[in-house]
Amino acid sequence: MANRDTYHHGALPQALIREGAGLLAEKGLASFSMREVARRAGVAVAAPSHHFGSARGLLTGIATDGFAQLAERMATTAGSPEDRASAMCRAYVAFAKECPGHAAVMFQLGLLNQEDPAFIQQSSRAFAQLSATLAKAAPANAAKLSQATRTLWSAVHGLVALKMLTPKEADEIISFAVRAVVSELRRDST
Amino acid sequence: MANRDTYHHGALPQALIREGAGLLAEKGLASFSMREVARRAGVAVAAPSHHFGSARGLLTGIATDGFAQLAERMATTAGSPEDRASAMCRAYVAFAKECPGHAAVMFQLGLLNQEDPAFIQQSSRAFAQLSATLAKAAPANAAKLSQATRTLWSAVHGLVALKMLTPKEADEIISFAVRAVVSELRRDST
DNA sequence: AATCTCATCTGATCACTGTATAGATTAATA
DNA sequence: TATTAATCTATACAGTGATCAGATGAGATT
Repeated sequence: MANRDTYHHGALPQALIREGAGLLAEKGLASFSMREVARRAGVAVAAPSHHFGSARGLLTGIATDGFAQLAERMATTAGSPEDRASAMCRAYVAFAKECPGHAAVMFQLGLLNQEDPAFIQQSSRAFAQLSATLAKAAPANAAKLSQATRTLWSAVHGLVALKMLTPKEADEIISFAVRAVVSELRRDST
Repeated sequence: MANRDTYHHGALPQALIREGAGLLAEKGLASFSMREVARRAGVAVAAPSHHFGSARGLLTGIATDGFAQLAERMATTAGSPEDRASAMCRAYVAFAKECPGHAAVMFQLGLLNQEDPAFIQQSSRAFAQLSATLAKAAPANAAKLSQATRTLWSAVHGLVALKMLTPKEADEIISFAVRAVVSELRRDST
């Protein structure tokens, strides 16, 4: 994005998110730097600060963008509720694999502005989708449903974060997790 | 630890791990710095490098120390296998709460030397303990057992990492997760 | 069409960081 | 006691995040 002939970039925030995610995917979180992102976007070192305030702000922007994409991918509508829950979890795993830059920061809550309204909104969407689907798979009271959703969501996140999914087994272990949670939810609610 | 009258510190590696974990607990991962750790330990800025090689090395040291402590806490022997599995998960949660500095880096695989032999050894211990306990709770073949362990381990990790545990509900949701996994494991193996 | 306004971007500066190197100090060993 | 090895210090360097005054130009107002 360094090929720019105008003084104003035109779409710098988006470009910074894109280049930032690329840098994260390439070099990892430890080597992330605002200056390198600015370099890749072809702007001055101070430019990113004007849009995102700080490094923390840019990371939050990348995470927010990631959650928006994740929610899109998780909007599955085909099959039974349980099948859809499985599909959502698989979509989560696929997203983490295909967008490692975004995934590298989306759940690093300690590095983000957790109070950022846009971040809160986007990060809630995917979780809410899964919760709604589980509710259809196994009717239960709000408390139990909340427990089940958190357990499954956490399990999927953990599987990805801890690299505990061999590609070969990925579908199988996700099915196991979904079955375990849905079955327990049904048993609890009867 | 700045009150030192000898040229040699005597136990600098341990002190660096302790001060490093303290810094992480206080200021968080984003504000972690080798120099600040050296300052708190009362040594020159370059001293930590001689023991841990780099910042990554020190973080790996802190993580390794954390896993050693975690394995100790998870060595529960009382009750039925399922109860013990629950106790192990609760121990995990308690550790994360009481030692936030250690917990902040233990699962940040991207920031650690994952090949470090000591790290591999210590980080395997707790997981192996849980696996062995699950095996007693619900006999199953190796593949299914592995899936179940990974699911539960991931779920507990996720619950902690994503701050999805309200203190009030912590025990309840952990019981839910353990029951779900153990029940599914039993069903699978029959 | 000319002017104004203000968001956007630059360039320079500051304190701070991780790491490398050479040398000082002390512990261990023979 | 003399020698070796381990430990720690002091200094230096390049790279970092953040701040600030000022340059630029796109769009609204007149």
